[in-house]
Amino acid sequence: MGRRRVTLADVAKATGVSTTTVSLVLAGRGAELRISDDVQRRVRSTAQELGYRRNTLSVGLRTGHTQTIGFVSDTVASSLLAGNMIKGAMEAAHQRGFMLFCGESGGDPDVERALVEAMHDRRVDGIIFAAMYTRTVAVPEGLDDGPAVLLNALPAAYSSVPSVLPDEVEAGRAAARILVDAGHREGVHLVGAGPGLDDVPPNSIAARERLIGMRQVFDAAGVEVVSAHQCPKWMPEDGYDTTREILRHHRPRALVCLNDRLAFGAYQALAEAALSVPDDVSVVSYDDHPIASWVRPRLTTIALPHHELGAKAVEVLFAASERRRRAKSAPVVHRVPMSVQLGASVRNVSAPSRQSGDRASVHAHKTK
Amino acid sequence: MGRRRVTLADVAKATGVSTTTVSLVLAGRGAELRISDDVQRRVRSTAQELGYRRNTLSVGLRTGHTQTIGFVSDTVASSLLAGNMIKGAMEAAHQRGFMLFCGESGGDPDVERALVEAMHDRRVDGIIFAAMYTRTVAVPEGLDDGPAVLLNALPAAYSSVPSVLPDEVEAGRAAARILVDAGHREGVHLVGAGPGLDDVPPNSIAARERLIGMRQVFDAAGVEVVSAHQCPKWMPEDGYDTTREILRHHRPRALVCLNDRLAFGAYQALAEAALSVPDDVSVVSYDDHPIASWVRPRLTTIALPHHELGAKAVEVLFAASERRRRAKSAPVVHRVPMSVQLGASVRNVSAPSRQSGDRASVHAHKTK
DNA sequence: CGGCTGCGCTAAATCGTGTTAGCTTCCCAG
DNA sequence: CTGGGAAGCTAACACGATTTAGCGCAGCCG
Repeated sequence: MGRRRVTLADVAKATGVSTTTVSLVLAGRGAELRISDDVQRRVRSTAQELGYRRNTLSVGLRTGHTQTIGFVSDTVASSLLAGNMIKGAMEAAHQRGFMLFCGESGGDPDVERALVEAMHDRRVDGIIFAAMYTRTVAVPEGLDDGPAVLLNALPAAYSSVPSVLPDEVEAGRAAARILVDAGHREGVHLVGAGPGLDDVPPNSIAARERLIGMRQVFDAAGVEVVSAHQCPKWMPEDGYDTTREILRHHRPRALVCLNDRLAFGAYQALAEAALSVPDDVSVVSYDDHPIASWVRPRLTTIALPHHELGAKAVEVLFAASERRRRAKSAPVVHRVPMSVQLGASVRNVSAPSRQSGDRASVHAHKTK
Repeated sequence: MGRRRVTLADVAKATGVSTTTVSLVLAGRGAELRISDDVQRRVRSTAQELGYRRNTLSVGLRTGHTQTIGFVSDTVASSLLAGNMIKGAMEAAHQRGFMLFCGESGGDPDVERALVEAMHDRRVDGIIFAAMYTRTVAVPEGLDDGPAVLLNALPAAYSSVPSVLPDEVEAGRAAARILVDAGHREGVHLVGAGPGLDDVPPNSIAARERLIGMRQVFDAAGVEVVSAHQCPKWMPEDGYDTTREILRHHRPRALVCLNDRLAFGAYQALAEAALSVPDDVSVVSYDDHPIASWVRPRLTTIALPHHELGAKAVEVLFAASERRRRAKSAPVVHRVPMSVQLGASVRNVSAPSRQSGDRASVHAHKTK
């Protein structure tokens, strides 16, 4: 029940020493300041016995360190990305005895500022400012009053705040390489962005960099992308509509969808058109959203390293706190590699032996 | 940059009054304690001018209130439920100037205890202990050292901690009513739980209560459920396998899937069997997972009120803090209603006019 | 002229911890 | 016998707010 908590003074009195001594012993500075082994033992044992726990508020007030990190995101709900990034951050933080303050701005700059202020009021040791899809963000005023990191985002204007991002260019290369390695040279279409590097959703870094990476590999392999289609929203419906549009004019051999939800929509349209994945059309996409493993056949997708991103952000934050004591250094961009998740949605068209996902069933269309 | 924050003393000195006065004025107790209007004005204006913000740590140390709530969940990553509950809680908390500490236990009782302790160390004003799927939980030791609420969970043993849960029984009735109202009397199958009330995933409250609700309505309408199938995991693959199993022996007219992911798997199996939703088979499910609106036709589903659950938990927590000052009252279970999300996956088989989802396309199977 | 009352404000204690400066006691060398 | 140093601990202040008790002053009354 609401029993009063045990304080340092309680432990001191019970042990028969001063609070100073208890404080020193429990901070591990006993030896350094010549507290006898006997007293140290007694202090520790009574502290344990009384169930003493230090009051973090008090420590924070005195030392300025609260063992706490603020995590401000734009939206947590709409995407699993958020959950996993937070989880990664929480685990990394928890490992060092830190806790996370979580706040969601909904993308509203006023709320962003308010959250950053509220966190500074609580004297967090640093703030992670996260975007739920990789994009440029306006750094809120006051963010750099303390150590800070942008997660999954780059600053829109110049800023001294470091960033942690997925390595999207390399991901682009990886996706293209999968198709090229599987022998695909013709009938490749892009769903979600392109053909130009600016034909991407607003502020989207992911789309642009993926396009860059893909172009590198496709150009080198002599692959010409037949058509590319920008979609503003990257939802299944957009993938569905776009794929139907493609099918109206072409007979595609491979689709690169800029995320898994688009790919899901593409699956639906292909099924309606009685085209089989991967026998008729190979599909590659990005993100490794849960849906990627739910569809049949499973998608081959380049995974967003949600968890690692969150953990890396915490790591960078700690490094920044260290560095802060010395000089202010230039902003840094940290890239976290994205890994290939192999599904059965790509068919090797060069190999003689048929190598599609073995029992993979397909969707087909029954006309009204 | 790291400029020293403005303190109460700074404001006091700049105004030419004592810190007491400033504190009283800013706490709104100026009138009550007879501070002249003139001084009040001056205090407020210099505070504003200097950009004074109170140090929450200090206030917390002095008053015992930190304007902070702890949110401990078992898993945040695997389900969107989590994100939305947290979001609901965050918004409700933010409205009253509170922030949320977030922690994830991964279901490990040791971690749970550690998190609860860490939050009490930071002197949170209350703790929300949340489960990501509705179930019974062991209340961690120390949770009731302060105000606390179980979210989406009931205590396994007796506990004085109140609970906030979705109204699953009513949801069960709603799902059954949808089919009954649409004229379905025969060929109804359950995917995910049943036939007995104990044929449910371990500790699952949702499954059991949904079964209860459905049984009430089906019994009253004289509907006999043809078959019911417990699935341990409620993932798409389980829905797929179960539906194939059903199709081996029956020709179903309606499926009730105990969540949307199961329903998604069912869609896949039905498509393979060249059965159309809803023309051949109606499908109803639970949760309103994003997938429900991505499939074609959209699922009719009973929505989990994630957001409201989170908000309600905060509300109950505040009420508990109030009540705590008086007597300890009996534990309470709060139920939050679940709403019907209409899709196009149910066909009215009684009405003369055909009333299926108009342009809804269907999945069919192309045999190898 | 002294005492009482009400007004407007402040001194000082307090919350729980960290930290600096210094106090006592003992030992030993000079 | 005395001075110096080390060992082992503690007193006291600081962190930034809240809160209780009460101070000085003016005015009024008897």
